[in-house]
This record gives sequence, structure tokens and C-alpha cells, in this order.
Amino acid sequence: MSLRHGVLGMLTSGPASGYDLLKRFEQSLANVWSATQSQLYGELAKMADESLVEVAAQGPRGRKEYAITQRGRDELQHWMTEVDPDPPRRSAMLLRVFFLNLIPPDQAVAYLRRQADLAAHQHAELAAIGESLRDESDEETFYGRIALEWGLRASTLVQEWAAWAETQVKNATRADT
Amino acid sequence: MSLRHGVLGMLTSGPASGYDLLKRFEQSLANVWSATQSQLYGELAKMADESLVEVAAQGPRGRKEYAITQRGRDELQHWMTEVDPDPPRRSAMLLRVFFLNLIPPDQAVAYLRRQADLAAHQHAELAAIGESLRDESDEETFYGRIALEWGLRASTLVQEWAAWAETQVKNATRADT
DNA sequence: TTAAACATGTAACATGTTACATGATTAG
DNA sequence: CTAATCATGTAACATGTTACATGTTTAA
Repeated sequence: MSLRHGVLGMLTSGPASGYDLLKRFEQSLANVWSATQSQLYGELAKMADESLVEVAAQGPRGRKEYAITQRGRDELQHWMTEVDPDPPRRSAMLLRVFFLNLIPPDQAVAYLRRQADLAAHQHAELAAIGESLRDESDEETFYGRIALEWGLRASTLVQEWAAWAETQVKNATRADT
Repeated sequence: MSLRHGVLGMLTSGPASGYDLLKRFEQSLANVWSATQSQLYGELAKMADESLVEVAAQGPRGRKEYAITQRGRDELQHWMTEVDPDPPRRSAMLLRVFFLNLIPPDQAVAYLRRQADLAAHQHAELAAIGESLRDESDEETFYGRIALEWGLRASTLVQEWAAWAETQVKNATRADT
């Protein structure tokens, strides 16, 4: 149920339409909580039903600007301070690692290198976002930078871990023969 | 569509029933790919329809032992070597970080400390699993250990990052006044 | 004899993805 | 005038969770 909290959080910086929200999810939240257009419109309707948001204004092309209500603020507050985040329960990358014994060691090594490469690319992308934030000063982006730092460290971790794993596989292979 | 690949991977070490598979998912795969009983029975039925697995034997209490077929092995091989794993698209923990500006700095710090604590607990649990694997020798557990090492490093990362973030928040707060 | 473990299956519901359908407004 | 952007909505389908329903076998 975190999509709604993402929406509520976005609405704290001002009213927005479903369309606006989609852009914001794609831009700033893409790496943290993805959402599709379809999901957003559906969730906004449900949240309006439950009075967590309300239609504050209408615009051209049937545009509906939603604003967060007090109930919405309360719900967001509660979620922020009293609900522990669920840890991620699934990693497609690690699931494959579990079954790497099913392919020859050289292919396992290729898999690990590929993961390191993907992580390097991700690191570069995140670093670019960091660069683009260079001018923008604090307040608005402060915690965005904190989250960004997590991403930077996580992608470095994958690269280091994959390199370590590669040496493990090679040692084991040599010891085998 | 990775549940089915998890099942296929499990079945490479021999035939198993839905019940067996559930235990194995709970024990060894819990941190990597979770699955419920309901999901497993449903997926096994679908996979049998598609000839990726077959009922190899029946046992007491209506027990059905499924075995992987050649088609299943081919599918698994393809997934392992030719399909890039999807990166995780959602982190409830980081989503909250994005909105930490909505709560007072001392509460934001409390949030970060809580995440560090949770990560420390997770690290301890994983270390215990590592200990329990101490006796068990290679082959079977080799790549499990590699995956475990990822978990250990990831939980350390969260602790270090949270500590760093805490200093950032404190510096910013002091500079503010 | 009775509790725990074994064993399967399904219904209801929540969440998430892709594709389709429709139309208004703006900028070049 | 016409392409891009703005804007909403829904249908179909896939995936995932919780709860219910049912019955057998084994071990204490």
C-alpha cells in the first residue's frame, strides 16, 4: 500500500493532476517507487473516495487537480513515523546466483561480470543525476541526495561483490581439478 | 515470471511436491524469492500444463511429486544465461527517505537509526545462517554462500549509509539555525 | 487418542502491467 | 493544419496475499 503514500508525499508540495504526478514519478521517484499511468488514476480515484485527497480545481481538457486533505496528511504522518518499511522480498539477480551451479564456471563468471557492468552503468546514471542537482540548492533536494547516495553505494557494492565472487568461483574451479 | 524459474531451479536437485517446495522456499530462498503455498500450487499446475514439469510419482495423502522436464531445463537455461534480471523497482525504505523533510529533523534521525538497527538485526540473522553452514561442505552450498555474502554486505551498507545520513541531517540542522 | 505434520486446492481480494480508447490544447 | 503534448479513463491479464476448506498419516 505504498503507492498511495508516494502520491500523498508528492501532493505535500502542492496540488497536482494525475498527469503531473505521472511525470514526477517518472522523473524523481523512478528509482525508488515506480508507478504506471493506469495505477495513478485508479489510486487517485480511490483516495478521493476515502477523503485522503480532494479535487481542488478543474482545468482545461478535463484536468483535475488533486490536493491532499488533513486526513491524507494524518495518514502520511502515521506511515512515515510508525510503520516499518517492508524489506524487499525478491531479487531476480540473487535468485539466479542460487542456481549458478547449473551452468559451467565460465558462464557463471560471465554472469557475475554482467551484473558488475550493469551496476557500473547504474552508478554512472545516478552520478549524472547528482551532477544535474549540483546547482539546485538544498531544502527541496536534501533528502533526494541522501537517497541518491544510497543508490551510489549500492551500485558500488554490487561491483565489489561481483569481483569478489568471481575470485571465489575461480579458486573453487582450480581447487576442483 | 521468476517464481516459475525458482521452482524449476529447485527441481533440478530432484523431484519434489508442492509441500516440499514450500519448505525449501521458506528455508533457503526466503531472503531471495518468497512464495506462498497458494502461489506454488497454482504455478505447479500451470507449469505442468505447459510441460515444464510433470507428475513423476504419487504418494500418500494425495502427494504429487513433480519432476523437471527437458523443456523445463531448456527454459531454465535460457533464463539463466540470456535474460537480464529486472532490477528492483521499489524500496519502501527509500520512498520514506524522499519525504523525510515532512517531519522534524530529530524524527528523521530516529528513522535513520531505526533503519540501521533493522539492518544490524538482519546482518546478525544472516551471520547465523553462515555459521550453520559452517560444517556443510561445498558443492551444494557454494553459491548460497555467495548470495549470503551479498546480504551481509548489503546490511552493512545500510548501517554505514544511515550513519552518514545522520551526520548530514545534523550538519544541515545546525547550519540552519 | 489426539496434536503435529503432511498435503492439496480454491476463493476473494489487492496490486501491478500493457494495451486500447478518446479527446482537447498548444506550438510550430 | 498538424504533430506533440496534455489529459483521463478502462479492460484484460498477470502476479501476489490471506483466508478458508478438506482430509490423511505419524508420533507421542
